[in-house]
Amino acid sequence: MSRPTIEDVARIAGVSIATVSRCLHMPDVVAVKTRERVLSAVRQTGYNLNAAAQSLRQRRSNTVLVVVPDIGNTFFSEILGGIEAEASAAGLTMLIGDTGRIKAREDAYVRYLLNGRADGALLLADPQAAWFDIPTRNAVGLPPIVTISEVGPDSGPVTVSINNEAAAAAAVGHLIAQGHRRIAHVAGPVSNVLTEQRLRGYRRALREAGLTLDPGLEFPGDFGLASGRAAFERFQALDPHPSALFFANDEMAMGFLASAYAAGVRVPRDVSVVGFDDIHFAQSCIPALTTIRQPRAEMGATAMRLLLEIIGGAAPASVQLPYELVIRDSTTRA
Amino acid sequence: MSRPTIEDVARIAGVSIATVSRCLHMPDVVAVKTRERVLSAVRQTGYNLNAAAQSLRQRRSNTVLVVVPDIGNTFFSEILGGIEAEASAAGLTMLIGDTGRIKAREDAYVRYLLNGRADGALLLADPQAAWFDIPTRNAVGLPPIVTISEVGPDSGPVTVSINNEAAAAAAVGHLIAQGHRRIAHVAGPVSNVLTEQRLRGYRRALREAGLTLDPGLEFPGDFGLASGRAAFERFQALDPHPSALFFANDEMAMGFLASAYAAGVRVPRDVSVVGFDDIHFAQSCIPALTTIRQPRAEMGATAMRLLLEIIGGAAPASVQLPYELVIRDSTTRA
DNA sequence: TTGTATGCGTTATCAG
DNA sequence: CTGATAACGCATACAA
Repeated sequence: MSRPTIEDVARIAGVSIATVSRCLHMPDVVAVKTRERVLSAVRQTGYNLNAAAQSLRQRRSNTVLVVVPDIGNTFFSEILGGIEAEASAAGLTMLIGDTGRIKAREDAYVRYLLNGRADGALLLADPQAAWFDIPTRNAVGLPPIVTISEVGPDSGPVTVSINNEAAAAAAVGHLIAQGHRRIAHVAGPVSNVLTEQRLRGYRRALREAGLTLDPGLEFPGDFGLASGRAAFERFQALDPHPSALFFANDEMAMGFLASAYAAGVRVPRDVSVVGFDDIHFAQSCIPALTTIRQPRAEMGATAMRLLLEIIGGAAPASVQLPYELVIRDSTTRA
Repeated sequence: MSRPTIEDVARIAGVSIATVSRCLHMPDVVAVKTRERVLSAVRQTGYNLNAAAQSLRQRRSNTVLVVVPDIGNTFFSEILGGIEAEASAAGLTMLIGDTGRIKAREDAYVRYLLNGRADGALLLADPQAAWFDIPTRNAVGLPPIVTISEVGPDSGPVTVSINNEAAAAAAVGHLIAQGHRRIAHVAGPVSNVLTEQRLRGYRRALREAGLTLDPGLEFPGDFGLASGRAAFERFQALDPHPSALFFANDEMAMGFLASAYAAGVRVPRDVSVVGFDDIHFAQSCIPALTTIRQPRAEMGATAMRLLLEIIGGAAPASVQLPYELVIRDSTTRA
């Protein structure tokens, strides 16, 4: 025995397959008695629509593919929530693909989309060229793509993001306003577009305050806890210490906090710390972390709406949403 | 213009569609010159396989559906990593569905599976009845399911987990060994199977040590940061205070640590804390958290392997993997 | 080595 | 209101 098909149902109900299909999709168009017979046959057989056949026929999958670079990064979950809300409202199923920032895996999802298994894709990472490759996308009618959050010059025509440079400048501006003059920056991974944007904001804020840029105060990082810990070592090695650090994300700031605490360096008494992203745990850091909040749920929802518009034939413009400086306990006057 | 089909390629290459198909799937069976012509036509047209047509024909989707209850919970990411490794090795694409523990969303993924869009499913949460419903699954040949981590009596025939009760007992046993006699437990959400299992382990450890069970030391919780903070309030209200707390997960423990720190209660000087899960941030808590580590990547990999076995026609048994008590700085002698 | 022809399970068109 | 039937795009058994 294999899966029951629409034909099995039709036979048992004593109707044509067309009627069965109608019962499932336009129930009010079929006679009540017929409908009852059909639905009963459906239950009896345990019938389920074959999605492959349906998409083949309808030329769409009612699925949206969401590609994340690292599912372990809690930053993404709220974005996914925003996407889900809009997607399910539109009758689409949201499926998440995790690339782990590995090229082969990203390629697999590119293929997934190209094969028509999704009607469109939302990318939560700076996309590789493959997503927009001329050779693969020269055929028209390919599924549309919207890029969220990690938006750079190669992110395609439609994007949703915040102004990372301005946000970083605001974060550093806050430190400057608190009286800090010697402010370090812990950057993200070199290849990431956000790294560059946030670094630019850091530099701009210093420049605008008339402070000199010191390359020795720009620490490398990779968005991971460990690089926050490493930043603490560099911090300690500097003489005089910076009085504040601006981290390109919260996780690194948390690593720094842990190392600082262990070493008896108190935040914000001895040094002020600002993160970026306002991840879930930022509020429960010790001390609670001052950071930049991105409207993540709204970013996801907006991107999903844009995607639906494109699918519907429109050509919407990219969107930039407002960020917010969230001041907590990790910063104070120098 | 719409997507090119195999027929377009065939026409341009001057061969039949069968040959095109063979070029794509069994390249060595077709003449070199022919193959070159075909592949060139593929490039020229930007042709991509239509997955719907392919799965309709082959009666499988080469996709595995992974259902998580809450993508924001970092606990799951490592499991996903383990799954991905095995899945891609087997030529399957892993797709993640996030239910947010919302019934309607879970149902959507049940349907997804039933519709044949995935060849099998891995559930990272105690599954609702719908996954194993007799009416929907009485038809044979439906895609198999393996449940991971949150395993209870209704988790289906094949599961991968640790012995949560024993692990909880080990965690509490550690506290007892350190000399603690007044140990509180902060439980998970009431409906969760893990809550019950870990609570049982807590009670068993106390009983076996000859300590009396005090219902007043069993605090409610929901796995969230906030309930960890609430636990701190209860802790403070108790006289005498417990000298240690065992939390049903790390996130609640982190909430407690934050509140305790803010209130000037020092861990482990004033109170010892044990979590459960060893999430990413557990190592960077202040202080670093003693907890139970589950072999998450291996759990994922094992589950994926079991699923493949079932798909291959085997009937493997459930697996229980070893856990590990990770002792860090949040516990010390009473 | 290549081509022909059939069917996978639906939906939608068109008659009745 | 219902039924017959033609695609949808591909893989494969069978012929050549």
